[in-house]
Amino acid sequence: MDKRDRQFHTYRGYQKIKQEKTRLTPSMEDYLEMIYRHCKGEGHVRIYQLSDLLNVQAPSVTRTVQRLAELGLVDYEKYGLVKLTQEGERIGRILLERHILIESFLSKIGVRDALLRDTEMIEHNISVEGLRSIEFFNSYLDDNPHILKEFEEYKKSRGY
Amino acid sequence: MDKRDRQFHTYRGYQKIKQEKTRLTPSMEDYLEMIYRHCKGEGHVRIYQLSDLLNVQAPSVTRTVQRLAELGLVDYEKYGLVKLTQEGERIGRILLERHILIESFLSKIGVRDALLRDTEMIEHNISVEGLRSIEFFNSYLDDNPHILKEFEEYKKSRGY
DNA sequence: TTCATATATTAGCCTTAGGTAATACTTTTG
DNA sequence: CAAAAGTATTACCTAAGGCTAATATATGAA
Repeated sequence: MDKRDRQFHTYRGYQKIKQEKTRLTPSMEDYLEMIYRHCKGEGHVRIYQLSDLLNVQAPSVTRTVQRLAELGLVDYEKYGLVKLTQEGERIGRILLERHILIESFLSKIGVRDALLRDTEMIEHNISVEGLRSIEFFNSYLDDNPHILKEFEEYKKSRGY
Repeated sequence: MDKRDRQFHTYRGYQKIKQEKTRLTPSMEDYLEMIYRHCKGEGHVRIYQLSDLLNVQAPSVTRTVQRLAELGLVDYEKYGLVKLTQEGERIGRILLERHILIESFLSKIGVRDALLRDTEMIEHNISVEGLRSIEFFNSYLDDNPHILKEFEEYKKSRGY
């Protein structure tokens, strides 16, 4: 393996590189995506709701929301309502779209029980290129439905 | 979203759940996979080599190797050579196979520049079900090469 | 309006996994 | 065989992101 062009990094290493560029950790992406989901309907969300939706304790939410506020992605004042800024809304929408895209792809190739979990796991880490490939492949599959039909047959024939 | 059956967890949350079951963190998986890769040829590997291959500093390697030794996955004594135990070899092989499987899949659907990075990112987190789906889809694509050929046409026709 | 309940914050702990600087072994070499 | 070079360890720092317990604020009902 040529070190120069096949630079390996640990999982953690890639995360750090990514953070330097985006300023959003995977965890923050989770929070922001969930805030976006909820705010689309209600316009705002409370700490305890996020705590519930994300399955974390309230203090973790408070801290992360405060950080998102520092980054200008949400408006939040102590004991108040969490609302998205324009920028937060923009990014939140992208995050949700990414989630849906990956989920849809995994679903197409047959992931069922672990769908949410696997989507969640992949979405924060995939590159723009990877996402684009999946997107393309997705629409290819949509435009050629016989492929997935035949895939189903194929699976059955192998005793899945 | 019904809370009971669509339990959302943050990215971090899933990692924690996973760790409880497997006792191997993503980082440890990286180390073990790399140790396996290297030991397949040489039979052993040194701390400084891992440090180099994984792009982390030596002290991080020492610590993680010591943990892997505690878990019975490698044989290691201070200042010595890192070698795989039988169990470590077994798991290392699985990890490398998983890596290759995902890499192969991403490559098929067109990921190029980010191939190593995206593979690395996905492999530690995907479920057994997700992996199985990808595996199936992979062999389906292998058995039906016209699909990917047409996919290439499709991409071209869309100005990729 | 006061008190109970609901909601949120603060303080502080834990673990992982990176990092550096200083130190300790090991091996090679003159 | 002693010193230099190579390799590894220890001690300690940092940050993220979980957690709990204690405290603070807000709100609704008697």
